[in-house]
Amino acid sequence: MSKPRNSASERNVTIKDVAREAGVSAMSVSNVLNGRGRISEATANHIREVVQRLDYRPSVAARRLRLSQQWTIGMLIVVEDPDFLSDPFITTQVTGLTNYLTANSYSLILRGMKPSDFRTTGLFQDIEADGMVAILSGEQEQREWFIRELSGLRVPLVLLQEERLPEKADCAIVRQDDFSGGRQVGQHLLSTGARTCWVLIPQVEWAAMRARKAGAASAFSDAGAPDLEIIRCGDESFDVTYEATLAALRSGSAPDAIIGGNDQMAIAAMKACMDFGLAIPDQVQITGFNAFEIWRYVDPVLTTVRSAAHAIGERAGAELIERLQVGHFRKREITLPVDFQVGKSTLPSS
Amino acid sequence: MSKPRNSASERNVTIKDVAREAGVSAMSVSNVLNGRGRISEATANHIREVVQRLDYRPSVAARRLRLSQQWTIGMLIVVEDPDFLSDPFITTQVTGLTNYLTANSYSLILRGMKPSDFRTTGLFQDIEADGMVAILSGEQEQREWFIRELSGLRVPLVLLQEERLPEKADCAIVRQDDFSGGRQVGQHLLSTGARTCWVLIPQVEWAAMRARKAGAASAFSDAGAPDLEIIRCGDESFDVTYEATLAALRSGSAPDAIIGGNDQMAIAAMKACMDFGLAIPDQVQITGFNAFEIWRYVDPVLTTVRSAAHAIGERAGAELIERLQVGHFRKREITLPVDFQVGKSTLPSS
DNA sequence: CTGAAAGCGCTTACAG
DNA sequence: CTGAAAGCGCTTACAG
Repeated sequence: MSKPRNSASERNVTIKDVAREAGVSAMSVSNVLNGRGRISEATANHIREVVQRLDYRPSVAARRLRLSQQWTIGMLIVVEDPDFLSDPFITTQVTGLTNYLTANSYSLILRGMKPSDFRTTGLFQDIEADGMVAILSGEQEQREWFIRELSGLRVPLVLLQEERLPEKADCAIVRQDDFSGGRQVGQHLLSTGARTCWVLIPQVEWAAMRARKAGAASAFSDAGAPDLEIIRCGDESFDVTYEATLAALRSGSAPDAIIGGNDQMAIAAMKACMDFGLAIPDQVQITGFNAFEIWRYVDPVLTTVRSAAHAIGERAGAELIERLQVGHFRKREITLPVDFQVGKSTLPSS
Repeated sequence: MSKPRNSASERNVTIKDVAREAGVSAMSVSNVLNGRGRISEATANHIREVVQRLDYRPSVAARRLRLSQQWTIGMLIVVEDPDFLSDPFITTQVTGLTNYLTANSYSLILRGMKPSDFRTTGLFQDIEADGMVAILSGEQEQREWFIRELSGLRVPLVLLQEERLPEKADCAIVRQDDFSGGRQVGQHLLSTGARTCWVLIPQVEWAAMRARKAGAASAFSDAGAPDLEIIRCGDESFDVTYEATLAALRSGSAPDAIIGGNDQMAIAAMKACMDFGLAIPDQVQITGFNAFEIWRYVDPVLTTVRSAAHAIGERAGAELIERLQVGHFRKREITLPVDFQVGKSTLPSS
């Protein structure tokens, strides 16, 4: 037999060592540790004492193999930026999920990839999680590839902020009501007297961005106001958005309002307007989306929509664990509410 | 025997199934999959074909148990905020680590805790990682408790941004040169003519904050300038820092410059100054620390220090994996350089 | 209340 | 070049 290439120099103490030392069988130790089976209080105490004395730590690997359960959820984040946790919307979802899982004795395995990594074969060969949660982005084709690969793992899958439920049966979506958020933004701007309005959207559309835009557009359309004008930004980074806004300002007349696809884009646009000599909110009103810390680092404080990111992560964890216990997803599409917040970057409602 | 309570309805296909189907033994399959042993090309191809056809996925749990290696690194983040990924300095370190691990076929298990969770027993009972990386915060006593608990896992440990190497032998530190960064900030401010200067530091000091302050102080002391005045902020949040700065401005005369413990604190201070009617940088100069995205959302753009957060995470992963291979840490303390960046929130050097 | 046996799915020597 | 055996460290029935 092989010598285990364990990192520790001494062999680890196993359940058998404890059993031998305590003068009982291994399963008595197991029973005591897991609170299963009937064990006399005296024996149990003795075993516990030996466990402490030997500083016995159960091997999760063995337990997992035996029970064919991993108590582990995998989280995949697919974004273009190699610094895949730079967006607070994403990190907040991750935190929500991790906190929920930890509280329920599950571990989280974290992994980041780029949309352009799609078609890289054998990316998810091994099964090491009982379920997966994924935040996808990129083109439809790429997202579908990732969903197919994830399905190949044959574990339940929860998609975050995804628009359409895929064919795959063992899958659920948790998202927030971006449409309603966008609609409230639109209604608010209309109430301040705004008529002409730009929407800043990154080139590669997220479903969320599309929903926000659609919500705002529906408000404008209902009010008989002019159509929203879409300003495409190469991506959602500060620099790119700033330049796109400036270019748009130079090539035409400034709108009454600019709706940023998220806070970051709104802030870039705000800076572009200011640098162009326009006063916020008197000449141009600006709104963001998400309401993370940065939204108030700017002056004037941004009118924005408080997102449900933490709740999305928590809920994904809850649904996944329930699915693992019950055998099927109770609900396959879950939409969480958002909360519109008025700041100083828009005029008061008249 | 027990029926495995596998989530999938059908039993998973194992290496034995592949072997049977291919008419070979299990170890031939294993050899082909792991590129070990001598196998005729014909047999190998046949086996690969069967693997594909049956869509065989190796069980990591079995592999881990057999090899007593997990190919997994645990990452523990101890911060007061339950949203433990809200600080970009932390997320960037996490991304750096994750990216490095993924590229080297390791998984990352992520977990967040509060410093006040210390003394909660049995927090790290199980061993599920080959090594640990930790970002600690809180009082010395609490940090020591966490280090002790982590040591109990008997796996190598890398501490990020920690000041002092603990007793524990199998442990290394990766940090950045905050002292030098602080010193450069101090020298720059002196070169602009600043004399009186505040430093904003949160109540619970991080080692990094202390080092930054010490660096700046050394520059001032070398130049024979007045001592830096410490402004204690309850924590490093925007609101608290804003209020602390405002209170300090109200109760005395404004300084020539304010050194923020990080960008966020600097921005809060900047806003407090502006709201107090002070012009930046003409009346008060302001500097931050870290140079993450937010640093340029503000107007004027912040003078700050570009931190090595991503490199810290990567390096932690590299040192840990090497430690796992070699059997000991090659270097127990690693300090990465930082990069001073002049913005518009300070005056030009004279 | 307690224990001997079997087996989760792999891989490492060791024989052929 | 290929295979039968042993064992990683647990836990679940099943007997006593």
